[in-house]
Amino acid sequence: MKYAEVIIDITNENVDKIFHYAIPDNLKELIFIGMRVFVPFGFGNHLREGYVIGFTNVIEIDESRIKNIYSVPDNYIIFSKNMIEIAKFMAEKYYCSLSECLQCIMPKIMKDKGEKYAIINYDKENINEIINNIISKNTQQSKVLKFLLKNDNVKTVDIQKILNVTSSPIKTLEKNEIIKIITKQVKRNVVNVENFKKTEHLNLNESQKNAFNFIIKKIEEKSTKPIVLHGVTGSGKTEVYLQLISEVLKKGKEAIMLVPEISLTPQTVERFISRFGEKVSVTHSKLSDGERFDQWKKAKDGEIKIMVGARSAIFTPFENLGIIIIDEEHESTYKSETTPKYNVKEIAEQLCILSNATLVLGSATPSIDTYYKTQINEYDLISINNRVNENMPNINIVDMRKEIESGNMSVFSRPLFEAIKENLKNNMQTILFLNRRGHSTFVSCRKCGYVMECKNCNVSYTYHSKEHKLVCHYCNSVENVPTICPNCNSKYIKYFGVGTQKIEEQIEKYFSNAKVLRMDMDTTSKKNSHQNILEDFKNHKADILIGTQMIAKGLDFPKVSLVGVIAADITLNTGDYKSSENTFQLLTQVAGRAGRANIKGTVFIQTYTPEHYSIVFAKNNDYIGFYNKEIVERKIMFYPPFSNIFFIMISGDNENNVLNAIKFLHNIMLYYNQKTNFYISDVAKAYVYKVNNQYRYKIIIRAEEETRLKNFVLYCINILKNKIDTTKLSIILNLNPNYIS
DNA sequence: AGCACGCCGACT
DNA sequence: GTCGGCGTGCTC
Repeated sequence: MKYAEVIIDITNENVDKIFHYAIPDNLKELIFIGMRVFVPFGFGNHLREGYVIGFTNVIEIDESRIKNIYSVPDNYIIFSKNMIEIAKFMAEKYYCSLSECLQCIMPKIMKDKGEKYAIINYDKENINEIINNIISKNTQQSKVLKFLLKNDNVKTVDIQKILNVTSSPIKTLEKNEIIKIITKQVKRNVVNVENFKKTEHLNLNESQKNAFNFIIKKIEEKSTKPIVLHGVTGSGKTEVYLQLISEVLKKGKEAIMLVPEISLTPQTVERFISRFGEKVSVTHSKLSDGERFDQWKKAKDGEIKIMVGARSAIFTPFENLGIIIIDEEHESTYKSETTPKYNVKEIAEQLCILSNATLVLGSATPSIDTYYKTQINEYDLISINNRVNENMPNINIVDMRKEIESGNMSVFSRPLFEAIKENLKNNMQTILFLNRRGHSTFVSCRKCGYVMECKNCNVSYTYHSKEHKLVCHYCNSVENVPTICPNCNSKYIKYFGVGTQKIEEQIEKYFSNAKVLRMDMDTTSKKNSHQNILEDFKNHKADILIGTQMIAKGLDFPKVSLVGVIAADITLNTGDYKSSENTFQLLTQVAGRAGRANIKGTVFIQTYTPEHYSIVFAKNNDYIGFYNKEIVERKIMFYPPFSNIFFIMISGDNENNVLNAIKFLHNIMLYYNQKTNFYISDVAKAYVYKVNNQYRYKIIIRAEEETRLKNFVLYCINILKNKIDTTKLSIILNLNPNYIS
């Protein structure tokens, strides 16, 4: 073959295509599909990085325009043929460039090009002279210089965004040596991997054995269907995974084990390392890029056989993959919310087809979409219905309306309060769950009703008592708590709504002898703090653990006999079509933290809507009942799995421009929809319609057929881009997003 | 992304 | 007219 097909490492839709390069004789033996190359590109023939995704003899352009590949930097292949296929699959399915997908697949350290910063090349006294004399007064360049005088340490891309200029004035300033452009490498941190002692297989009980045999049989039959392992909380799914992987290894194949990032606790990691020792590698967010690369290379060189990790571990370069297991498959973190906005379950399914591997999706509460596929025979299903300790927790619903009627205004209902007291007396541990951090959800004036709101975002400030500050949970801006109302000058400032800090305060007030730990985004920002809190709780250094989402899943504390859900309604009232599903999953998962060893677990769910089916089915531990009810709702409302949802959001700093653009797009869509009959929503404000001074509007489209829907949307957006200037707007497209509110 | 080209306003 | 800033379009 005469020419290499090269994807250039530039993220821009204009260069999102194959470029052909001739292969000089001295590189012929060194170059393979999937390798990196350096190639001359553009007028200046500057060397750019590129990726060889194929070879060909046929080109459509004149041969005189073809340039030679300059060099081959690595002596190994980065993208296997399967991974190139996966990249193409992603680019097509999630409508992004092939280079973005390839960069997503390869180890981060290889794509880290650093970030560019602009600094002024003169001392500050002279710079005003330059602005006044050398550069005429109101040019873009003077705008940039004046900005740089006030702000240093700003990325060039951010300067462009903030000042609304192109790269042109910055380039000219650099050319004339008035400013310097420097590149800063993103810093890396290093964490040590601990040593663990070796463990052997545990004996599987009947139900576990049954599930294990079912899956092994499917593997031996070379079944191509994904298998759903539906096992109640505490049913011992992890041990089944471990033994499945062990079987796959015996056949000389490799395994990928995906878990939610939050589950990558020492608890889980320990189980894998102690069972498989050197053969396993674990990636988590605390590893440095260099360490990740080492793990990647070990997998490539066959030194490890198992990769345990979050979403991105799917891209581990195994040559002979046998099984992919996705634990807690209902978790929203398996869908990426940054470009490429991929759903790792879809990629895993594709990768299994390409490599003849088996996909296992495990959960106590499978997502409605996944379970539906077992019902229409697209997936196989095997269930484990009993706990290892044969002991499901006893779940009670507490009607908070009745508590208020009888004069109890506290955040704790009387039954939960009594249970906490009793549990403390018995020296057992308690988990209190509230899906909201901070102290109070809003701060308001009692006289005029004014609510303290973030100046950059359309949300009320959350009061944080530890710091005694108002914090915006969207842009993280912080402000002092006013002592008088900014609107009417009254001094009756009150705090409303309950967060985890308030619960902590109340516990300290009523149970002063109890030792309390709080785990939420505010207490886990420091390195290892997450791990330390869980470790301390496990070692019974505290009696009560208060926390958000992050304490709901996968944790295994034998001495926890009581779980309290402070407000089940929070996830129920999000206005999203998945809110019932999310509530059911969360309640089931959090309840599953109680009574995992040989003690009876008790759960109290506090709610203002005790009759809601997601709460009632969670109480009865009835997944099938919930599924049967929810699937009917989805069908009636034409939501997934019966439709695909396309989420379109346009944002920008000028609200009028945003509105004009999205209304224009909406009209284009309505016009062309006369033929297609998709469900197109009205233009609406996003749930939080102003974030960081960016105004955000959305359109939601639903249709049965994904490809037709996608083509329709891309077609309409193309028309929009041809009709009006969208360069200052950001258009975000998301297929089947986690949230549509 | 980064270079050349060509448009357009400011000033000899 | 000419110079230079700045947006636009193309790159195997």
